[in-house]
Amino acid sequence: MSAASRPVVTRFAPSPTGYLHIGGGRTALFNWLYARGRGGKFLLRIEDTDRERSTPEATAAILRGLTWLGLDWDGEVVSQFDRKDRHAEVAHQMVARGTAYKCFSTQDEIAAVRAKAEARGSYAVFQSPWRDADAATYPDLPYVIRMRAPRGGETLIEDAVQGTVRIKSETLDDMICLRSDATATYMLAVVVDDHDMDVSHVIRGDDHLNNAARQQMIYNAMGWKIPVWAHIPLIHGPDGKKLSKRHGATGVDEYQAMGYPAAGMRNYLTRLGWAHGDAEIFTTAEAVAMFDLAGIGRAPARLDFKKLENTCGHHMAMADDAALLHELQAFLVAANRPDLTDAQRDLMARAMYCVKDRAKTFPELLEKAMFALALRPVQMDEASVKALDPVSRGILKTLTAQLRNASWTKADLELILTNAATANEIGFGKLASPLRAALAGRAATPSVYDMMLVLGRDETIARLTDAAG
RNA sequence: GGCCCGUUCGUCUAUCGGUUAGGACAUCAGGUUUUCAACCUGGUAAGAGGGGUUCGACUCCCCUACGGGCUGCCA
Repeated sequence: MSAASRPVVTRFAPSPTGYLHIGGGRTALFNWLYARGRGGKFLLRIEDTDRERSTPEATAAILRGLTWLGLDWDGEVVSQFDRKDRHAEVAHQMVARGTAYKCFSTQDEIAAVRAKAEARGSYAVFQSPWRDADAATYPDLPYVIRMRAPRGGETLIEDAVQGTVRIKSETLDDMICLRSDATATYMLAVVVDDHDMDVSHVIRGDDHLNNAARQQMIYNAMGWKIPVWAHIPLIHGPDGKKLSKRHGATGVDEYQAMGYPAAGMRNYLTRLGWAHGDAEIFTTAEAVAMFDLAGIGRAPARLDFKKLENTCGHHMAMADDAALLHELQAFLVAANRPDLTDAQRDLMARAMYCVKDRAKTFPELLEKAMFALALRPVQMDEASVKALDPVSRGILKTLTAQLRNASWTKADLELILTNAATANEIGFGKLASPLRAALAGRAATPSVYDMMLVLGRDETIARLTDAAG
């Protein structure tokens, strides 16, 4: 059975040293899409072997980020640190097999060799004097376990994204697998864990492409099946440089706080560096069905906020009203903003139909809904009052008077309000600007027709009256 | 320094030797519209540079330039 025909198991393996980076989020998304589209499993492993930098808070932040993105994982979250005994066991098995050896060189000795090489302008890899030493000569000192890397030939990486990559063996050093404190290095730990977790496809950033050659040495040393490699390009900032803090938001939590809907975020991230013909806007179910490794590009992609917004706008409009309201409230919590009152939530639910297709983010959704959420009496500052030119003011008064005095039914009003010609006759055409100023500051308002539907006749009249002053 | 990866409109990309090089975002110009938004129509806009291979290269090979990565008892 070839590696490719094994049951699909993917994993996301972040180190808990901060928050969930947007690039990590995309890597997780690709792994998730691939597994979910093939009835496979998507596992989560926290690479917390670096005790200095790993924190439980960071792990929690990562889980939160994944959850927000809607990426659910199978089984328990694996802690790499908890598996340290197993890592050490494998290291010693390799020594027993002769594919690894104990090295007693101290860090100072290694640094000295490197310094000397650098002085000569050379960067030769460190070659341990213990590689071929007789075990009888071993001193009673701390040691590390190093890989016995092949000294000739080349290692082939068959990568689903990058193609076949050939790496000459002499550029691979006898990397350390087990540190002198008996803990595993990253190289050993990933391989042991991926093997033990039956990971069939390793989809990760292409900063690991070279590492794959080193890791393959371990698979071979243990006689383990090599997974399908898929090294995806990293995400870059708008200027083409590696995405970093100076580009603005790098954590997925920041995107949530900015109010991008998760579905839009997922869609955008899926399309960033991956394509399936001309497919642009799709649901998560569609993405799961379409996603494949072959569609992943080989060049790093730049983050484009305009397209992100556009994509989010589509998803906002597509969303179910109730679900959107629910997500809006989650956003308010995430952004540390006050929650809606019961009355506002009710108003929001009713206004959703006409505001959701005008907004790209949750703050914008709120802004578009100001006509419904604003408290009465509508507050008008001096500037807004001045902004009301005499003509608009007159129209507003006439309009409210008509609404108040007429014995029209709701249906009559709707008919009038939706008829552009009629609306013009009674001055609706000129209302937008003053309404906007009065009801929602700088934000746009919906039509008076929408106000009628959402607020009802009496409330609409009341608000217009407020605005008329 | 060594090794590895990459390079199509401003951006994300399609193309898998033969296309007027297509789509989306952005942008520009019209249109529709009672405002914002949305929507409709149309336009501008691309194969980094140089060598090969081939009847024919964006597509295959080499070189250069540029960008990125690895080269740790970090992950």
